[in-house]
Amino acid sequence: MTRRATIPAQPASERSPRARPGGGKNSGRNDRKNVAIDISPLPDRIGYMLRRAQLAVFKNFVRCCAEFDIRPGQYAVLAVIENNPGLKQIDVSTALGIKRTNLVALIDLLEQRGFARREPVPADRRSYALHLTAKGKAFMSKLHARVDAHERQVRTALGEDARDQLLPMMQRLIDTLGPASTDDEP
Amino acid sequence: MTRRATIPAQPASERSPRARPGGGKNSGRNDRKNVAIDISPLPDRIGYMLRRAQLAVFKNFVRCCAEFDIRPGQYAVLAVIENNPGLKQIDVSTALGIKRTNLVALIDLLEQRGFARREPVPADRRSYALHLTAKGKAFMSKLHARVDAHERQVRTALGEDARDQLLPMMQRLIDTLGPASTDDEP
DNA sequence: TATTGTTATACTCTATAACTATA
DNA sequence: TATAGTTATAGAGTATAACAATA
Repeated sequence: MTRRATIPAQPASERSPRARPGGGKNSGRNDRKNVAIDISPLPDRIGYMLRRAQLAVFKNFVRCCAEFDIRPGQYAVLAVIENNPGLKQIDVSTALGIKRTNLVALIDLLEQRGFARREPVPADRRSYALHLTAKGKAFMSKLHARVDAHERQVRTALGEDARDQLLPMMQRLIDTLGPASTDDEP
Repeated sequence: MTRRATIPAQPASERSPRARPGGGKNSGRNDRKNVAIDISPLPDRIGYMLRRAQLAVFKNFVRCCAEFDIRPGQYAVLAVIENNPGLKQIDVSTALGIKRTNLVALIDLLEQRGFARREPVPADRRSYALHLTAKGKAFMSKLHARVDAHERQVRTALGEDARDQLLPMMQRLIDTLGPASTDDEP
């Protein structure tokens, strides 16, 4: 089955018009414009569709939070610090699957913007205790509302019944295929 | 509800031991090691879980196709050329949501590896007709088998009933939230 | 004037190696 | 010896602006 009708993940503007059988030898002539491209196996690949969907959702996130100038990853780090005041960078690293080496600049940024701070830990002078500043807490309380709005848009797009099924499915993929490499094991 | 038991997307090694209520003031002391981190809202965010799952699936793809030294994006481009011999770069661009400007180096690479070639189009001397070489076709026939194996692993991880539901859900997200910006519209 | 491919550039995310200071 | 944070660096992926050749 060569897949044309079922229509793949490409701009709606490209898909709307009509599909055109690309069977044997439609090679050379694309003059009439708006040719339907056959991306056959891709719309049946979990990874491909997952990727396209994730990009669409992230784009929606950034658009919704534009006035806060925040990226999904930054929001995740802030949320983890908010829920676990005093935790170490390595904890954030393992919790979110971000390498500790890549977390440094991220925390730097949040510190520069005045949202988080690194506090010395007397018991272990190698590490820092991460906390939100008052400004950071205020920022998050406003941001959460926006992210919730974004989330509602996504869930609306998904449809009622699908919502409760998607998250467990994702969790199964993560658990089974091996979670993100936090650090260690090359 | 603060979410602890439901257990989020983090390395299984971190999750297995036991969850620890992080309610009021568990701030300073993380000495006992292996502390459960509360990433509260994140496992309920579609975008976050989508991202973690997509990374896991892509990682599995790369692992499965290690001997071919191929990335998901490269495979996608090769597949589109294979199914639409003679198409232009701009067609690949719109079909896969890759900016035409970023596609250049990608095609360059596939050409350097001898898998694809750019043929001049007499009718439109601005564009090239993309084709797989004989080597590229042979490569793809072997690669498809490997990607199919990867796909089976992913679908096994997902579980029987979930498989048929996931793809339509992804398609709905892509369609509704706006597809990937191919080019144009800033 | 618009389209196709291209270059240059930049920013984000991810990845590895190696260093430091502590433990 | 191992751990926490850091630096430097490199590679993908994505983004914009501007240009040449052609339509």
